[in-house]
Amino acid sequence: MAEDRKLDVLRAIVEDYVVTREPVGSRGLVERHSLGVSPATIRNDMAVLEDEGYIVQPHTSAGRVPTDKGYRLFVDRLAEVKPLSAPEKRAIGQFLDGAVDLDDVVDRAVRLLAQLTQQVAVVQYPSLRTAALRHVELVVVDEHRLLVVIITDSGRVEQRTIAVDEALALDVVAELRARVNAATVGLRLDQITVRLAEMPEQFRPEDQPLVRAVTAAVSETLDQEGEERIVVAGTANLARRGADGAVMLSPVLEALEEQVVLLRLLSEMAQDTTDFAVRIGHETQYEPLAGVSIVSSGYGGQTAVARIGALGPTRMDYPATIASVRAVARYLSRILAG
Amino acid sequence: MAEDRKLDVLRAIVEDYVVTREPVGSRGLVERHSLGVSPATIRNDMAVLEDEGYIVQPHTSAGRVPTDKGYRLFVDRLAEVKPLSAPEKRAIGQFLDGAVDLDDVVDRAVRLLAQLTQQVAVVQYPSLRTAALRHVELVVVDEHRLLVVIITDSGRVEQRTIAVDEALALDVVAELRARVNAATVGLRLDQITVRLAEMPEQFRPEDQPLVRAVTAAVSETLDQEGEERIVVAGTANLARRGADGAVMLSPVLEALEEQVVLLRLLSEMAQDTTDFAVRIGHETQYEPLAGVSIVSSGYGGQTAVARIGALGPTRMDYPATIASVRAVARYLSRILAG
DNA sequence: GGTAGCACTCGGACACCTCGAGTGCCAATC
DNA sequence: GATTGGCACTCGAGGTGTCCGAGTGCTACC
Repeated sequence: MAEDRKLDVLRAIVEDYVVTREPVGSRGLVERHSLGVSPATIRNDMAVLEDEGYIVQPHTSAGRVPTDKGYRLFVDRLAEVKPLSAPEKRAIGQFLDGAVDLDDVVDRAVRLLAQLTQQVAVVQYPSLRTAALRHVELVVVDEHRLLVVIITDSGRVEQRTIAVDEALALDVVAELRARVNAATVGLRLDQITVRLAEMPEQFRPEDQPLVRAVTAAVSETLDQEGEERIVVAGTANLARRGADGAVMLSPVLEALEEQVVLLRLLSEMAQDTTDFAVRIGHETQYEPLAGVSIVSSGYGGQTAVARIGALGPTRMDYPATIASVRAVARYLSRILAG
Repeated sequence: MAEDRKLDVLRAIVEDYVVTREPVGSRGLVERHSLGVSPATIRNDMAVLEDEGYIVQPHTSAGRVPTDKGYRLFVDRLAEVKPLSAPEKRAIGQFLDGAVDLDDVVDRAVRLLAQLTQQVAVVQYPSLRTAALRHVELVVVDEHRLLVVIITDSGRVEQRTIAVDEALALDVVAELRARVNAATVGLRLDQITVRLAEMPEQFRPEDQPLVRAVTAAVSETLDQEGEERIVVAGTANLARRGADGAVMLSPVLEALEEQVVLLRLLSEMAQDTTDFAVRIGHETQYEPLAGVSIVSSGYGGQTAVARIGALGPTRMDYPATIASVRAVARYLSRILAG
């Protein structure tokens, strides 16, 4: 048995099934692909592939459908990434260049990816943990409220209002602002909490409650926002795929709102050393996502501070999706660096 | 013919249909409601209601189903708003009180409403137009980039990075910061653009490009962000409603991503003078939303700067939905005022 | 190892039937 | 005049039987 041909057959099955969404049989296969052998031979190969767990029959005497394992082999060894066309690349660049700030870039990127792949796009915000602090601003809102604004060198801005019992003294606030900035600017965010903890002692006892409130607010904000956030676009694409609705979409929609699940998944995928990662069906380790696959890629510099990805039915066009995800991630990195 | 009874019949039909999701017939109606007449009488009444366009038969010899017009009459004249239970009210208060800033309040409110109503919740961000400016902060990011942070008295913070050709001089930036704040703080945002336009002349010619860039950025940000934004939660609830899927949900999901449509709709609903507004099916004037209704209520002070609402199939439980929407809107107003 | 032929299986489509829910109408009754 | 009971009629849902085609697995053969 020609081992090579067996893989060719698997590739042909995946490619056909992705297009037709119907179980593919031996005759159709030889008609649409130049495999150079007869249907009967294909049938033997398919029997072997089924024994090995790469394909299954939905029912006796139907065609074959790839399993998660089959898709996995396909993306690992059989798929060739289709490069995007020049116009596509140009469109990506132009669309992302129009952005005005970090939020806008991320927002545009995720919409763009949803559009390109016709699937659900997800993007994880750049992590605060690895960013450095650029500036902390304290703004007196009224006598008893102080607004803390935290600006990182990745261009991200976080805010938090704190309430204090004592009336705010402008000179104390000014001193506090100066000291907080002196003590923390330029440090990585995860180093800052320690510095802030020592700060109250440097102030007069009567001002310490305020100082503690502010440093606590900064620390908490960093801790809390350090836990990443996700933005999703293109959920309508999930439902669009005709009435076939093979994928139960209510659980998937719930998973998309449950950011925790996706965050875990994306951070797991960050372990992969290659420049993109794929999780297929049950590989997500999360039952409601059994019917979907996720392709993601890191972006944001050498250390890849966050990920962007596309999510769709396991029967997706992997080569095209991978190409789009990688392309958008690269443009994103370039823009954030520039 | 007793006019009152006819309305009772309509109310009974709506109530039953909302629960069973099946066309309701004359016999079941008299069984489940104490109408005091026989099915034959009900049939006569139903024939009249059908002539008048309040109900229809999906096909001959099936029960009746309310039309949009029928639901409209129901909410206008027949529905009594069910007050929420005390524990429900308490839960709302507790959940919203935990919020740390404006974003967080809005985010929690919309999730809460989705949870309460088991429908899709939408919330419109408080408008910048009617807010007053609290503070503008300029932060030098590096030699050629300046970050502009705009803080309103509603607690909202907007940011924007601008790039300049000339290297930034710290003293010029400081002066600019002082002047911009002096000229604009306390004004309503829509009055600010005029003031900013006069500003460049007050600086030395060589600094004017920078000044212009900054004032332009502020103006643009206000203009752009003045166009409201919408946050959605609970999309999974759309799909959850069993496999009946009477509502085509792909178009609805698209409409939810097309914020423009919802923004228009919400601002139209703001015209209503009552403290909540309802749009039923085709009343939305937007074909893809033909199968859904929206209940919304203003929040954020006497002038009701924005709206929050719930969206679900036209066959929704209007009294319960209205109660939840109003309750959440009220708590939201209270918290934003406090 | 590859191929051809053949019997077998199964799901989908179609036609047909029955059953029950619900209506509309009419004559009888309050 | 409003209400009611009775009755014929309609229609969809669901079950059954049949047919057809697609696809397989097996075996004998090259």
